[in-house]
Amino acid sequence: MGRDPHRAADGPTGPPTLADVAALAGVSRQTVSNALNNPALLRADTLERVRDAVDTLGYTPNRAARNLRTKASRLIGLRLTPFAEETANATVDRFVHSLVQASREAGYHVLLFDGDDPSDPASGYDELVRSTAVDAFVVTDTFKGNPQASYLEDSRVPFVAFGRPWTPAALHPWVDVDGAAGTAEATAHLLARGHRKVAWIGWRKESPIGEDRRAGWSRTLRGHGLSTTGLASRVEDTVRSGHEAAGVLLDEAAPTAFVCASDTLATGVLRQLHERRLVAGRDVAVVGFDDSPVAQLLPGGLTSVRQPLEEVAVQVVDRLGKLLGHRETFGSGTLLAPHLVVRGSS
Amino acid sequence: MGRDPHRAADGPTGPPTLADVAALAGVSRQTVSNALNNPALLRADTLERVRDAVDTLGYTPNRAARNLRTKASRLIGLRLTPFAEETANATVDRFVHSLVQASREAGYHVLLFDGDDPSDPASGYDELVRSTAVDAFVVTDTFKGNPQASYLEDSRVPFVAFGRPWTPAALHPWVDVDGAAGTAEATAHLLARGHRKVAWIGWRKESPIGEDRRAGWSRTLRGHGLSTTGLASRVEDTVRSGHEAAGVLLDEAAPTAFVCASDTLATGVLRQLHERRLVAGRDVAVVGFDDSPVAQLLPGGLTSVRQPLEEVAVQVVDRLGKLLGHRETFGSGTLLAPHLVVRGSS
DNA sequence: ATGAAAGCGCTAACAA
DNA sequence: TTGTTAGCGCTTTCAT
Repeated sequence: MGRDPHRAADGPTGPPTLADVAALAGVSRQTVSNALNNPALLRADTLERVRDAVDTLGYTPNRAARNLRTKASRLIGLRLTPFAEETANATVDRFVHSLVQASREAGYHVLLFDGDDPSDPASGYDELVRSTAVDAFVVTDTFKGNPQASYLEDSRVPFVAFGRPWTPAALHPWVDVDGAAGTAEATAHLLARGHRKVAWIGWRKESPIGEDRRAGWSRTLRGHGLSTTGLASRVEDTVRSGHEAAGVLLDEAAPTAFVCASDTLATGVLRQLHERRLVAGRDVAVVGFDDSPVAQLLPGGLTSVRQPLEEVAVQVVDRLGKLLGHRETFGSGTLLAPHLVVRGSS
Repeated sequence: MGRDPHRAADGPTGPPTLADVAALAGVSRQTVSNALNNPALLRADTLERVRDAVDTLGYTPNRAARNLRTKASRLIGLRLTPFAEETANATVDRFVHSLVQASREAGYHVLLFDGDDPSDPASGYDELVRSTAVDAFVVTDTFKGNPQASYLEDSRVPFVAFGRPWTPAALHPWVDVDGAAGTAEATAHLLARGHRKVAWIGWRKESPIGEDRRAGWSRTLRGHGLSTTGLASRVEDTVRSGHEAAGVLLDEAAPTAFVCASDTLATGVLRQLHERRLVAGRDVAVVGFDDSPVAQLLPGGLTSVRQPLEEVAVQVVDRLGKLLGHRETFGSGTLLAPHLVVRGSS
C-alpha cells in the first residue's frame, strides 16, 4: 500500500492524516483537501471514493495544521469573571451555555479564560491575541463601562460585545438587550395591577446599564402622570443593599411596589418584606431582573424580566461570522427585547 | 536588517515570529526557541539579549505552529450540558469557573463544547479527539452512571472525571466529593438539634450519586439507633417532585426535618411547608445540597451541603497534568469532603 | 479535474 | 553553547 513514505511503517502513528486518506483513495493529498473544502471541484466518482476513504479511516483534519496554514483557529475567546457568591448570578452562565451552542452551529468552539489580574482590562486577552490562539472575542462584562472594549478596539482584535458601547466613539459590533423596555414593561404591569407608588432600586449612577433600566421605570411612571420623586434608590448590587434600600423606601415613601435592577436586589426587598411580615404579591409587589434560578424557585416565585440570551448568543455569533468573513457590519448593533415573566410576587 | 527572507518587506505581516526575534537578537531561531523552552541551555548574556528582543517585539509563540510541532494543544475540553431551567443549578457553573482558573495556573485553557445529540455519549468528543484539538477532557456529568467515561476509556483519550467511576472496572483518574459524608454531616446536625424523625428526599435508584448521598443519611440515623422506615422518598430532581414528596411524607410519617439530595428538591420542600403555613427552621428543618445561589438568597436562607469545587478543579487539573506528563496515577482517585453551611432553615 | 511544489511557525535531533 | 536541517499536516498557488 502506498502509505506516506515518511511515516514509520509500524508503531502507533496517531490519527490518520491527509496522506493516509489519499493513499487509500488512490489520489493526491490535494484532491483529498479539495474533497473536504471544495467538493464542487471533484468529479462525482472521485469525490465518493475519497469520502469512503475518509469514513473508513475516521479521518478529521488536524486542527493545528489547518490553523497554521489558514491563520485561523475557529475558536472564540470568552473571559470569565470570578463566580460571584451571594448573588442571583444567572446571566453569565446562561449566556455561556447559549454561546457554546450558537458557536457550534456556526463551526466554532468557545475558549474560556480568565484574567490573573481582573482589574487589568488586557489581562488574559493579550497573550491569546499575540499567539493567535483565538479568532475573535466575545466581551460580556460591560458592567462598568466596558474598559476592555476600548483596549480591544485599539489592538484591532475582532470582537463583538454583548452590551452597547457606552462610550460615544466606539465602532465595534454589538448586541444588547433593551433593559429600559424590560423595566418599562415591568412598571406598566404593576400600574395595570393598580399600583400608583412604584419604587425603583437600581445600581449606582456609574453603571450605564443600571441607568438604562432605571429609565424604563421613570419614563413609564411619568407617562402615566405619576411622580418618581423620592421613590428611587441607587445602591450596590447585593442582597443587603436591596434589603436596606427597601427598608428606607418603605419608611419614607410607602410604595406598594418595587421594580429592581436585578434579582439580587429584589431578593433583598423580599427579605425586608418578610421581616415586616408583609407578603410579597399581596401586600407589596416586587419585580426583579434576569429571571434567575432564584426568581424561578423562590416560594411563590419572583416576577422578573428575562433576557433573551439564546437569541443574543445567536446574534453575537452571527456578527462574529460577518466580522471574520467579509469584514462587514462595522459598528452595527442589535437591540433585543426582553420580556416579563409574571410570578407570585406581583 | 536580517529580516526573514520569505516575509514580504512591507505590508501588514501579522504578529512577530521566532525569526523576527532571532534577527533582532542576532541569533538563530533555534536559540530563541531554547530561550523560551529551555533557558538553562543559554549563556546568560545571550538569554538576556533574546529576552529583550522578545519584549521589544511583544513576541508570543504562535499557538498553531507550536501545537503542530509538539502534538499538543494545551487545551482541556469540557462538554457543557444544556442549561437547566427551574433548577437550583449551581454545580456545573461554579465548577467551570474554578476549572478555568485552575487550568490557567497550570498553563491550560478550557475549550467548551456541547453535543448536538446529548443522548450520544460520543457526541462532540469524537471530532475533537480525531482533530487533536484538545489534549484531554474533563468529564463532569457522571449523573447517570457516566456513559462517556467508558467511551473515552475505549478511545484511549486522556481524561479525568469529576465523579467516581460507578462501574467496577474503570481505571481512569477521578476526583469526587464525598456526598455521603455531606449528608451524614447534615443529618448529624439535625439530630444534634433534637430532631428524631429526619426524612430523606433523593433521586431515583439509578443514580449512584443519589444513592451515595442517601447512604450518609441512613447510616447516620441508624448509627443513632433510629429507624429510616417510611422516611425516604426517591424522585426526579425537580421542585415539583420535592414538593409532592414532602407532602406525602408529611402526611404519612410526620417528620420534623428533611435532608435533600439537592437544593432543587429542598426548594420543593420549602414550597410545601409554605403552603401548609409551616415555617422552615422553626416548625420543620430543611437541608439541601449544593449551596446554590438559591440556598444563599432564600429569605431566611437554606442550610446546604457545599461541595469544595475550587479544590476539585485544582485536583482535576493536577491529575490531568500527571496524566499528560509522565503517565502516572492511572486509575487513582481523590475523595474530597464537603461541608455544611448552616442557615435559617435548620 | 487533478497533481506538484512551497511554506505557514515552530521544535526535535543532530552537527559544529 | 549555538546553528543547521528537517518536517509536523495542512492549504494555497500554479501547472498539467
